[in-house]
Amino acid sequence: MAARERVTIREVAERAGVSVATVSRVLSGNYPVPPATRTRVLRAAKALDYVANAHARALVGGGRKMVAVVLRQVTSPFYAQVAEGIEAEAAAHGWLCLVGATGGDPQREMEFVQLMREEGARLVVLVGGVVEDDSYRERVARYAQALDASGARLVLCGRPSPDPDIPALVVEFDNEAGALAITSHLLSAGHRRIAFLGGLPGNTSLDARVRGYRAALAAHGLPAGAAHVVDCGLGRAAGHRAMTELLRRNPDFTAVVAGDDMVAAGVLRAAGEAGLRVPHDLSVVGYNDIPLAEDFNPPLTTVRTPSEELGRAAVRLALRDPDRAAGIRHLLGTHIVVRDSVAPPPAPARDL
Amino acid sequence: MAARERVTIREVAERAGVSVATVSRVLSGNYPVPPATRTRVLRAAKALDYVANAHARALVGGGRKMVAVVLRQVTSPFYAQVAEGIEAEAAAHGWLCLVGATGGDPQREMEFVQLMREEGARLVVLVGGVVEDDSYRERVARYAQALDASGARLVLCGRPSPDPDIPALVVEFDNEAGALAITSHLLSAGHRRIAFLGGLPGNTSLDARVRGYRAALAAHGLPAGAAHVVDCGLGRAAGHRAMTELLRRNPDFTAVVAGDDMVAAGVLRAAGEAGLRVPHDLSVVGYNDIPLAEDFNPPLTTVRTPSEELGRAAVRLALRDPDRAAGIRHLLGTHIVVRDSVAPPPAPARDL
DNA sequence: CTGAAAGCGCTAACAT
DNA sequence: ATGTTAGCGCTTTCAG
Repeated sequence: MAARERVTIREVAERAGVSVATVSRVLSGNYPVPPATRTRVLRAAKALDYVANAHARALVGGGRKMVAVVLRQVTSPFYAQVAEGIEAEAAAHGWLCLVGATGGDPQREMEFVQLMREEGARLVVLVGGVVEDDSYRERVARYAQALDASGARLVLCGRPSPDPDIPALVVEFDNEAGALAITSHLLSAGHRRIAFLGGLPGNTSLDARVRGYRAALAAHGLPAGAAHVVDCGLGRAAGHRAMTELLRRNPDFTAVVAGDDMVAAGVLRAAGEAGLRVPHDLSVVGYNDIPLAEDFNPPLTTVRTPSEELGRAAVRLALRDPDRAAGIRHLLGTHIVVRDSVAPPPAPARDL
Repeated sequence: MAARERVTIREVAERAGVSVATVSRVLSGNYPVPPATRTRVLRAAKALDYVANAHARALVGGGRKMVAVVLRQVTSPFYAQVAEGIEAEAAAHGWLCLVGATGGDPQREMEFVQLMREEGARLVVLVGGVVEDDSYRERVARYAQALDASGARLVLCGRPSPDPDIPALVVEFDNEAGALAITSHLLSAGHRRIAFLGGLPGNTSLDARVRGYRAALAAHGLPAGAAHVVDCGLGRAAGHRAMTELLRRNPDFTAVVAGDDMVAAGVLRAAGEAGLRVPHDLSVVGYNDIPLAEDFNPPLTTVRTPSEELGRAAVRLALRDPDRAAGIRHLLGTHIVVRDSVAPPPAPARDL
């Protein structure tokens, strides 16, 4: 039908035969009102199907409890889990949660943050690793400062702060340790020719994983030249393409560390297409332990990152003590989960 | 540090040496202002890092362009894809998108819809199938009527309207046709003893799939008794449990139709644990074609439901002609995608 | 115990 | 071309 006007507090007041002040008082419930009037007001409100105007409320009340989540895309299982954690924790505290997807475009990210400032979000959570260039550093510094100026908090979730002095809360995984552990797992199985697929130079999460990978190699006494990093970026398609390519020009690897589980999915597929059996002919490990990782063929050995907890921790810490949350850095541990995608290399390692 | 006050339009006006009206005019850009003043105002706004207060704007401007999405959980690949479609289409129209997860709890759903009314969402999209009981019917009728009363639209995305007269736009898949097609695919391969895992009596989407499954059986001349539906609900764990159980007490099925791909994942796993090779010993099909379905072991033959398009269509149709959108029903087609999880049954079907 | 009235920050007439 | 002003719907002193 035609957009009838919304019922206002005044109409409720009229119907109940009281003033708007009284209605406001019973609805807010923060002021003693005699049961008789109370009931009358409540009945009138229900009869009219009155809903308060959140904007008017926010205007006078100084903003409302809202956390804004900014991520690359909702369909990535990892991001979705983080978002779910944020949402759950926010809901548990009675906060509203606004989710925005940027598709990885800094421009859209900026617009969204701006929008959130307009909306009066009191918590803005930026999720996921990013390419940390000068533009990024400047952007985040500006967000943090702007948000801070209006009493809001910036939370960096799974990405580092470009500068420890910036008023932002950082909640991260120890990516370097995770990659080190999973690479060591491969080394312990006897592998020596191990490739890393899914680098993305400048991306903080991936750079850390590459560092962990190199560190593991070094710790096992391998020369720096033993490392082979393919910077194909993330995603199933990228992993598939890169693996196909790698197999064509450099087939003598016995194991690959994928930048994340989606890359691993692509790698597994490419290996299968090339007639390689995993783990018999080739070992593959992933990163993140997404819900379907155990349904891969074969079930994937990977690094479990408590993604939902990452989200929960982000808002829990930010809400716990808003004023002290600025500048602190919280690191979440990870551990590897062993399934069936790793076996000793086909030929015994020569240097054992 | 301490929550300084937000910069208001008045401060910008003062700094620029003009009135608030002038500032409002240049910022809204809907009124001619001489370049000189314009520049002065813009400069002042930038210097002060001014951001408009969306609440004040909404209050006077009569709400803002916002679509609210209500779904069970973000981590379900199917829901995530629908949400992504909604988000993308909304963004393309310059609308904001608020996502809320209910965890399947009608109570939370109701609260969220209420919240969205307060926030002034002009479009509320309810995503995903539901158990359609009396309580549901009444709830939806109330949502639709309440939303309609305040000039907002209700969109049912992937769930039916309990009553065609309700002012809601419905965008759905033809679940019956999809299930019929995939079951027929199994029948054509020679299967006769086919189980359906993942029924959820009352759930509209699943009920439709079960109907399609039965219809296919009937169309191939099988008696009604040939149907075997296990009402285990959705999810990987449910599928795994139900399949394990089925295998134990009734192992003579040669194929299973899973309620969705996640159930199929569980079925595949249970089959593997029981030493069955898919598709050699058992054929399995899924529903939805989630992104990782082709990475299952083996790659899953399933029904492709254009989930993202479902979301896009929902907001596109609702936005196209808001007043005519009420009461219309839009059906999206599906098609099966053949991969490697189906083969002829191990022993030749006796009745061929 | 309850009502009147003063804004919250902004836009849109209406003046000048 | 720009300023003045009256609200938008609500909460919250401040009176009565």
